[in-house]
Amino acid sequence: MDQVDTRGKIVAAASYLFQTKGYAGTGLNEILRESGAPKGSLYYYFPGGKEALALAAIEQASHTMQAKVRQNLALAAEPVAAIRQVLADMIQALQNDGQLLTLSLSMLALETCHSSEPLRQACARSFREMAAIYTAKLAAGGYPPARAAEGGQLLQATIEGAIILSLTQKDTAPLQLLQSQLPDLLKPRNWQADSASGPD
Amino acid sequence: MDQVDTRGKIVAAASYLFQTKGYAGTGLNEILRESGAPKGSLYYYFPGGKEALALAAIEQASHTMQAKVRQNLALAAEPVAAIRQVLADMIQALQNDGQLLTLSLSMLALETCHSSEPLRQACARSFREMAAIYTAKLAAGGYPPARAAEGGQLLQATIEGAIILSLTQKDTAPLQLLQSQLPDLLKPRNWQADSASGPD
DNA sequence: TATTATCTAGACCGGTTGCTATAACCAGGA
DNA sequence: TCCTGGTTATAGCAACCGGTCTAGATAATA
Repeated sequence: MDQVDTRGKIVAAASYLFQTKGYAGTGLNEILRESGAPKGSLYYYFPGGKEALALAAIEQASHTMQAKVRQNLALAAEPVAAIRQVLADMIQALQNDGQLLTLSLSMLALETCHSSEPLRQACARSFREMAAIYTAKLAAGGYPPARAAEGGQLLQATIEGAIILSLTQKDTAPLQLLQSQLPDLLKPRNWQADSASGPD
Repeated sequence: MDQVDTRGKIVAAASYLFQTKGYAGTGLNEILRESGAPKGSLYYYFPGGKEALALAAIEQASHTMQAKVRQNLALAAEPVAAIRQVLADMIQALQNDGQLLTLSLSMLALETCHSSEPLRQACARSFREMAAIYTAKLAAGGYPPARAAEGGQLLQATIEGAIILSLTQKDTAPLQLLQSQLPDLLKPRNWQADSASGPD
């Protein structure tokens, strides 16, 4: 096998499988079959074993996801319109069999948050970086810094939740609902009393 | 072992372990150790095996979570205040080692949405029922029916996402941010143009 | 007491898991 | 050509996986 590619192929296969089948649900032999790499190479490149491989996979998945989100955000200058592009891409991914899971690290994060500190931290970092991309887009759209930061994080949470619901329900409705609710979600804070407002 | 309890003990152990360690990450032998039940009983009560047990576990987890959310929602009549109680309970759970995962089925849902149709459907049903509880609370607080339905679903998504981020980051900040953003999230729709608003 | 249904208990099975160990292969450089 | 380091290849390991099977225990009933 081409040496330039072996490590990369292993990481690519791991990235895909960990995202779509989970950490515990993916065996190393399956990664090897998917990548075509020999078992010796896996431990040669990742002496730390499965966990070390997962760290590399999280890194790669993060970069891929972040590049995709940046690309979609660049399709419009106005934040709401741009984030709608991101969501439209996710809706498309749900309709392409099984691809939506490649846009999230939630499963891996949930599986490992109590069982592997290095993996928990890697996922946390990935989430922070993604939230920062949303934050930057809001800031570039004129949101005040503090509001942009809050919006970025709230977006992160809501998008991850909508992905889970869409996958579970096998329905784009949660992502579509989020698209329609974006203006409220991102509306700047301009209320004074926040507990007794209820509906107007 | 007391026959009245055996099945229940197996389901309780399964419910806890599936929620905290995931479906693939939990072995049947571990459930047996946790419950004290003999292996023969597991297959006696669940001839369908692991998947059948998981269906019962999802049912039980759902009921437990729904009861808890209803209890918390009942602490205040006004929806925002009530939902803040729910979130406060979650924040408390995060601070009690490992308990927050018992308030979510997201991990199990993600793991099984492509690999088991019965389990996907059971999780989907659980999510729908939970969203309906939120919806009912909003409606009882005076939200128009359509708005209450949207709010319930958006809440569902955002809460699940905030749970994941809080667990991954080992920090209550995402749940706390959601608490503070609730009025905006649930604000009724009163805008006309939704794409060029940006910040005021 | 015998029968029957329910439930318990645990040995066993083939397969998979992550990892170890070791030898062989291969390309590049002296 | 020989040497060396990087890489490949594969056998083997203990443990675990979900599930099967069978006998025994128990309680209720005729």
